[in-house]
Amino acid sequence: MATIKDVAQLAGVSFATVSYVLNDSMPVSEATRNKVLAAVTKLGYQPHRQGRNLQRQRTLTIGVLLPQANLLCEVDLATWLLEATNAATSAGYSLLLQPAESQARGDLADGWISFGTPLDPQLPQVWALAPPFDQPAVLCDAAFAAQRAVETLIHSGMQRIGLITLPRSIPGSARWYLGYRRALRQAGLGFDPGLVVEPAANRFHDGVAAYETLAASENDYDGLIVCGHQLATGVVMVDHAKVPVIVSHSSSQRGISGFRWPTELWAHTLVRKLLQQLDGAAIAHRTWLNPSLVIGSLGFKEDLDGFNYV
Amino acid sequence: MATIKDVAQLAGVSFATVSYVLNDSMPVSEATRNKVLAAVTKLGYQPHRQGRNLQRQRTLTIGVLLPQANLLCEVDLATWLLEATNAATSAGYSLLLQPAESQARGDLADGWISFGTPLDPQLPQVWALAPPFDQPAVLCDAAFAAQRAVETLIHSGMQRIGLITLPRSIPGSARWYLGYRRALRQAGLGFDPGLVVEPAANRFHDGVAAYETLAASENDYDGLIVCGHQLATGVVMVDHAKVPVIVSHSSSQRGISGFRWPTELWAHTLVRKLLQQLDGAAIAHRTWLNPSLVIGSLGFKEDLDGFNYV
DNA sequence: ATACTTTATTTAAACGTTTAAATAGACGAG
DNA sequence: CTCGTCTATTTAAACGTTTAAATAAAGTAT
Repeated sequence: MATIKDVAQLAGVSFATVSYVLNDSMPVSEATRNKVLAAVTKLGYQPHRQGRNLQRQRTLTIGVLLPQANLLCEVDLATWLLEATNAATSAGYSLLLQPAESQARGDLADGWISFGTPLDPQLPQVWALAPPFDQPAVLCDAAFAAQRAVETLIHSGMQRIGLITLPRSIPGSARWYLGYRRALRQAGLGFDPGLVVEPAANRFHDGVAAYETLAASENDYDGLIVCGHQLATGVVMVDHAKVPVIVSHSSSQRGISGFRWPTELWAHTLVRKLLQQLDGAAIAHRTWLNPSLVIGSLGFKEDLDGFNYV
Repeated sequence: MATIKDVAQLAGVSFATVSYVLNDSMPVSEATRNKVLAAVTKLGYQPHRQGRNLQRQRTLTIGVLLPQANLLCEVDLATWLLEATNAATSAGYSLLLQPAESQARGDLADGWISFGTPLDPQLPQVWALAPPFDQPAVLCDAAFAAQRAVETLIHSGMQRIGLITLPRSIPGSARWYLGYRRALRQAGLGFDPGLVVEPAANRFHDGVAAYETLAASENDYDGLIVCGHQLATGVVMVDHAKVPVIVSHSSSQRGISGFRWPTELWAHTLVRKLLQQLDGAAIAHRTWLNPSLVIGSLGFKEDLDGFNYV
């Protein structure tokens, strides 16, 4: 691999000059700049990160704290990581994966990001190395989605709204419940615990079972919210859209209303915010990204205007 | 952050001695060794990776080539990455994510891994930086699963076996088809294209549609193989187990036979193999990991012995 | 006791880069 | 023609390690 000295030798200048050209940290004459750049391209030179870091204190690396339990229940972690990698790469950075519980040196990376929605009280304990709260937090909250879903149903004339939640074993699941209750409270509607069902797990047939539990109870409902890909698939299968249904993911079933989660934007925003912070910019501590509700064609009255059909 | 010089000063020795103690690369007297170790623990010293690397040519980092299209169709990429991270961390390494298409310096990491099953002819083009073929490949092949599924059904007396494949847009999907045909050929059974259905996508209702296409055709079948989580869920829902069914993932539905994919073992094995190779060991170029077939309670005759019930 | 071997420790160079300080060169002003 | 100023370039130190070579200390054989 070509070093900066090779470039300097080929260009016939000292290697400090090469450094100045590449970082333009000092004025360099047009002639030598061209000589250097020619040598750089000829040798295919790329600076050696470890060497650079020794002096500059920049690893050009962003650390990702990876908890053993996946804290992302609404979006796909793999997609999130891929997009974060893309965002970092286009800024010249790389992503470094580290278990959240490990005791790695903090200066292994220039900054650390993490994901999930660190709003549930029991979540912080997951982070051992560095609490994500010190970092720029970009949040995408299911409570917002739940609230929006309830408000939409109310706006459409519903009064008794059922909720099939995520099982509480899933981190962050409580956000749905919180948003649901908050929306009811703000709308002045009472809370009926009989309208809320918590399935055993987030699987297809748990959704079916939860739905049947709700249907079999004496509690009448005129609208329904279902959390979780698998659960929603099961519910939608047996429900036949007798009442308006809003599910957590818009792709779950054609025609059903659901949310689109901004996975890519989330990852990109978080990486960008961190890089801005590293450059010394004072940034907002918390940025909220909202999932958008995609109104489907099934289960809603025709006159449902004022919403974002997609 | 404490450096090796701080440790040396506190222990009252030269910093070379500290290095010798920590790497035990030279004999050191018991007395000084203790002094040094005491200083190390007192200061909480951890060696600075970038500094070490400059000399040693070891970044203690394993690069992961991340293609834009997820090549893993059978296992969850997020789990795979988490387990690879765990394996690397326990060996003192970190994982560095890099887009497969990027032109990063090869010496950014000590070695590179990638995943997927690079056996489909159209796959290699995805890898720009370094073809995974130079690295220790740990493969977990869907063709094996398909073959095993067909063999199991044949062994159980079936003759005309249906296949609902993954849509060809999914990388690696062809492996199922290949295994299916190979098994038929080896068993001396003819291939009937009417028994194979390719859905439009890997979604719940595509599974239902594919099943109905197969059922509506004049082609009789006495066993069925279904690929893909979502597809299988849909198929199993409408099928009611009239014939023995084997799906790609054992967790899809209770009682249905399916495969358990060794995600964790896969990631750990790949990382371990790479580390062994870095240590100079000559290792097998390709290691095969096989998914295990979990025979369910539905759809098989009672006398199905000789198989691994789980 | 002297010379030689062995063992423990230190000195110093090296890795690839950045950057402060020194130097050389060109230009104007006196 | 000399001095000072400005600009372009080089020299050298520094970053945190490893490791080859040098040195010191101790032990063994003569």
